[in-house]
Amino acid sequence: MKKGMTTIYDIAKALDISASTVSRALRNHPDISKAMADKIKLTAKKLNYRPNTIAQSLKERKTKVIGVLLPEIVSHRYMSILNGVEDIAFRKGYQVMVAKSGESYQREVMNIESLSGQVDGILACISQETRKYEHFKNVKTHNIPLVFFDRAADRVPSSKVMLNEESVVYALTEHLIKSGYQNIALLTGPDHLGFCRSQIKGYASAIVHHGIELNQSLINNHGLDFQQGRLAFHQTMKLKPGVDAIIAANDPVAMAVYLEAQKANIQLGIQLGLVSAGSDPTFGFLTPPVTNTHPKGFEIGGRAAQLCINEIEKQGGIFKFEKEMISTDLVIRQSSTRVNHGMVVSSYSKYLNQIDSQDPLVYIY
Amino acid sequence: MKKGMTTIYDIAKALDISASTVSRALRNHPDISKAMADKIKLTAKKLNYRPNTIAQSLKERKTKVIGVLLPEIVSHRYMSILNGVEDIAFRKGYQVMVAKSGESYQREVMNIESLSGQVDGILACISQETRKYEHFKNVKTHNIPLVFFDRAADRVPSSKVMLNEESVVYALTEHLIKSGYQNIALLTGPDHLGFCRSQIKGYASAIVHHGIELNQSLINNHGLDFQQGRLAFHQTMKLKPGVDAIIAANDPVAMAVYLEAQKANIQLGIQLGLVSAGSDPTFGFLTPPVTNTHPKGFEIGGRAAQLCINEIEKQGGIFKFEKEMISTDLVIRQSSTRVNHGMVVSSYSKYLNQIDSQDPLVYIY
DNA sequence: ACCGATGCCGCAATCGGTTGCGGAAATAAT
DNA sequence: ATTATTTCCGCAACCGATTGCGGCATCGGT
Repeated sequence: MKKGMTTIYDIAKALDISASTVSRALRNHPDISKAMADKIKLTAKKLNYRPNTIAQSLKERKTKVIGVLLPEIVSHRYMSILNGVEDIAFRKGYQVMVAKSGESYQREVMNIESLSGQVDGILACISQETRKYEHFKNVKTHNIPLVFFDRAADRVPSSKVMLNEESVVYALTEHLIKSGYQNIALLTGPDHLGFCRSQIKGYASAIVHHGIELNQSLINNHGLDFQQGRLAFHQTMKLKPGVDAIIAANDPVAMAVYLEAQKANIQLGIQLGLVSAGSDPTFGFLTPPVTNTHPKGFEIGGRAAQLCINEIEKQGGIFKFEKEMISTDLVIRQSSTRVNHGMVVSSYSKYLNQIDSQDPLVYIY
Repeated sequence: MKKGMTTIYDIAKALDISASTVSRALRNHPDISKAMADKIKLTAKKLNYRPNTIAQSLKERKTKVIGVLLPEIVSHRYMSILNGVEDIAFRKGYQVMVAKSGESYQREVMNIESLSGQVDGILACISQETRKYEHFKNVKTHNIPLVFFDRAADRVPSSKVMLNEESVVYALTEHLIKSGYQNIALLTGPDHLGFCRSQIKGYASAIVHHGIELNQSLINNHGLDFQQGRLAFHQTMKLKPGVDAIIAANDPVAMAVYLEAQKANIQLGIQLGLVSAGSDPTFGFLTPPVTNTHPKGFEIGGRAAQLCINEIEKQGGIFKFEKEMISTDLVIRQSSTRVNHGMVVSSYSKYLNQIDSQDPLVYIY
């Protein structure tokens, strides 16, 4: 992008031909004789020529870049997703531009606006704060493909790739019930986020299906991050002393509960069951190990990228939006079983052997 | 980037003026009267106009994008760095493009080449495999600012931001010695990576300074990832049965040692000391908690981005490359102290309280 | 030798926005 | 009323690459 870069005009001048011929030769256009093409390619190498991607983008009206908007970067879930996006993008010849909202509506709007000026498509996960969707509708207005992942704006028509949070929380709740827990609280996020509503739905139906009375006050939708998780935990424990198990909407909230429980000398598993709808594998290394789910971030990111690229490269006609639900399985650990923690070591190593034979790189994902 | 977007020409046509006037009005050029400027801005809003970033980039010869090449994405260290990069970039009005090499030389070359066509500057961390640096020299030849972080190509003249690995490993070694360990092995990466040589230097000087005989065979440079760490661990334990402590070059290697030790029923801390030159805070939640260092990824990324932007925006004249060494402190935990693990809980909660008062968001970083 | 076919290559417009320069109109100065 | 200033805006070139169209030359056919 700096001055002094050699252009096709420089090559043309050196060979005393026209720039059109150079352009065609470099793209192997059949109109150019092999002799001429070879000569051109040779001097292109000699002059260390690199095509100007920007000029191509302007002419072709596409950048071969997809943008990704993340709520946070340092988070196992979003790293995995980004990794999946990068994987598919690289294979399809796209670059990836990242931006983070930091769960801030304002930054989300700014990022979406600047991204939409320089990418062919956008993958987005909306922030907790977001309640207006004009910026996303604008993206659609400009005919830029938009795919939501993880958290979607229901009102914006577009493709979506998300975890089936309802079935995840249903399974978690059922698992807790079968493990003998009775007063199960759910710590999730605000109602305006669709996946939080799904979690509540899954929780409620599992409770009802197992003949337990649904107690709305056991549902706390204080928020989804670490700090909010701490508040939600204390709030719940104070208001509802009978609670014997907690379902956390994601790993940061679960981690908050884990740490606060440690500080309060509450024995997880025995005194208080804890499960997370998240999937950070390091939860298997806590004491006691904490139940969560198999990581699907890589798949989610990959599918979202694929859907986006499909939409970008669609031939004429209308593109049919797809809502893809990714399902996952529980990884049941000590924190949700009422066994003595003295068993930790043995079952722990059993777990290690198990993951070892399946996927020796489990620590990485 | 799609057809049908409104351009300054559309605005000009609607108002029956020239595109130049529109352009100037939107950039608040003093030549345009306020009345005209207001009228233009109004219709710009009305027509939902967005300036075409690509066209601007072509004209201005700059994209306002910086590229980041990472060896891996799913890694606490690299995501912290990326987070720091994003932070500075956002403040300075730059977008961030990410690419990963996956520790593959070939992918590194491909990514560097495509990045250099569409960014104003590049931040790079070279892969383990890389031994040739032509692709980086090419970047410099094209006058694109290049800043290395974490792992640098020493032979390429450019700014660098890295941890002072020598002092980190010196401190780790000294800490182990003072804790009573005698046969300390170092598990690091290949010699052609500068920071591995630094680690060896730090290790060796600490050993020598404390009057211990330096045993070259205790230095294993098998590699830096999880799998290679496992091999290195077993190799070392087999060849050197007397080893009573291990220094891992980074967190993946340390995690490999941790897990293999668990499987082998080796009590970390008591039977085998373990420290990591990495900084993943979740190491504090292992059993026993594993000693590593304070995270500096955010600072590293931020400084690298700042140096890169400085170089991009430098006025004429020569830019002076800076080699910035970031230092960090140890976070000493149970894995490197010969105390009974029964103490884990108390000191653990002490640790929690400590980090709690300092930085309640420690889990996030 | 003449006409048509084919092979090879250049002219010029285009993508959207920016900016030096010049010019017209309006205002001020003499 | 004439000239000097100022204010405000348009013409056209430019950034680098792509491509429809047309032209020249060579070759083959009759």
